[in-house]
Amino acid sequence: MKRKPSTEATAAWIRLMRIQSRVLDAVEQDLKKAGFPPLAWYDALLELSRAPSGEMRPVELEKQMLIPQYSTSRLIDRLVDEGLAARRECKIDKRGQFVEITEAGRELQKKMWSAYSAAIEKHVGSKLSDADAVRLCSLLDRLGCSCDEAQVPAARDGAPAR
Amino acid sequence: MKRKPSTEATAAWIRLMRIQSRVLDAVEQDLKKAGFPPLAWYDALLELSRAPSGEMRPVELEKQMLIPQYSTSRLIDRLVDEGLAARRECKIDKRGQFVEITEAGRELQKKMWSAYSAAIEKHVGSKLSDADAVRLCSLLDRLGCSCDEAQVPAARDGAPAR
DNA sequence: TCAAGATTGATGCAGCTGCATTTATTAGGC
DNA sequence: GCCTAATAAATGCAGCTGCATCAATCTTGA
Repeated sequence: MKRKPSTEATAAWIRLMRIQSRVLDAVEQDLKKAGFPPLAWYDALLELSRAPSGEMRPVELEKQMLIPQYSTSRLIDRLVDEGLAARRECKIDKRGQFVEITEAGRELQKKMWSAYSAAIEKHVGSKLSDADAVRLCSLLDRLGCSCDEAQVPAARDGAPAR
Repeated sequence: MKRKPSTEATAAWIRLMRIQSRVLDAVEQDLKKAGFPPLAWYDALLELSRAPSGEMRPVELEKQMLIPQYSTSRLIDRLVDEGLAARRECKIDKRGQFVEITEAGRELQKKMWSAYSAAIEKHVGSKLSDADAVRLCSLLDRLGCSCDEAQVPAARDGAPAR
């Protein structure tokens, strides 16, 4: 047997997979129970609401959210279907478009943040001191792909996931 | 604004979501490139191979892997389709059945462990000292649902994920 | 100017997940 | 024994993901 990773590293891997999925599930469940759409929607609305003009190119959104192109395309479809965003023509590049958040979108983002932040507090904040949270961050950061440096932005009034 | 979770807790939440998904992606990609099926298959094969008689009830598997019933049912379908496992009648309870790992299943599990362990080492082990891995474990463990105590088993010659 | 290549976004298809329901069987209470 | 509850497993449906590909447009370099 090869025995490449230490048992410590393997244990850390298992924990990382399990705990993340538990915590994510718990948070998503809380949101769902409160009648809200999935977290991905929140992330998109947050990005859009942060854009100075309230609109972005799908390509931008894709880079911010670190999700593939087709995924962005369909997420926008759903947001548009629900009246949370609107597609606008892009006059300078006819291949492209702009996506603009609507008033309803802004409102939903704010409402979701109440439930979302409560869930973060319940499932993470309340279980860890601030100092431990910082320690956890720095340990996790070391696992980040050294190659890919799309750095984690500081959380302002809303927090993106993934 | 409510400002319930501290910025530290929020940052930890974001890291946990992002880093886990990066690391999982990286490991899954390595396996896929080596021509192997998804990690869930490995987990199931590992559980089955650990069963003393090489067979388990689907319900058992479900509890071990912490995945829902229907998910187990379909995973077994796929394993059976590929000749990695076989369904056996359960004589003492005609509602149920046994699932038995085949020789091919055992071989695949072993081969996958080579690639899988190498991936863990590459994406986790090499980035963290053993001491830090232990620290990471204990911080993550604190986030585990206090309610649900299906404890993480010690990693033996193979490591389960999720 | 125009052809080759890159970029933007959409979409058909397959696989997986969750939810709800269905079927078959067993266990318990009376 | 018999009727109701609980349990084991499968499945139809909808939604989401990844992959590959497509169509439209833009950029470039000869």
